[in-house]
Amino acid sequence: MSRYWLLKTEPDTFSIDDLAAAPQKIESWDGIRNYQSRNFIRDDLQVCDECFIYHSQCKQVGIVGVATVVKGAYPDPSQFQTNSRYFDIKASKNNPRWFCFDVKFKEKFPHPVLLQTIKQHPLLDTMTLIKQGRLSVQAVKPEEWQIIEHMAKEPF
DNA sequence: GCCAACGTTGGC
DNA sequence: GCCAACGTTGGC
Repeated sequence: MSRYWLLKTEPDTFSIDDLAAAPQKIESWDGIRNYQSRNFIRDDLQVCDECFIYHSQCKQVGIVGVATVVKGAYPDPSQFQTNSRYFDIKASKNNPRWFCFDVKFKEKFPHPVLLQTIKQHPLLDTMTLIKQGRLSVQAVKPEEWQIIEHMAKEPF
């Protein structure tokens, strides 16, 4: 059974439109440098899992669409690149510290499900997104997923 | 751009 | 292994 995730991104750096415009609509989700997120990627995330794409640090903060995992965890190449902002001197090829994965664009919602709307929903205010601010890859419960997908397709 | 929250680092 | 200092995230 596939799982559900939420992936944060800053649209000024990489937005859902960038993902939709990528070759084959596939992009490597790299640069995750948080141990809890790393463990999710390495241990739990699998091909065919579905991911909400969340835009942070922008005018319209919220969930903007869906991507599908097309390749599971593999060592994040940027940890070995000395010129990368994600370079990690303590990582080695034999013992990689950070992992990435590949996602494919699935859909962009007709309108985003805004953070403020999520906060107001009695069944969503316990989401990891609300409870634990600083987690760039996080699990979404099936019931939370259903509610948000439904909200994304309702008219205002 | 401010600043609160919280994850990470490192001295002891 | 505690915990203060530090750095980063991310909403506003």
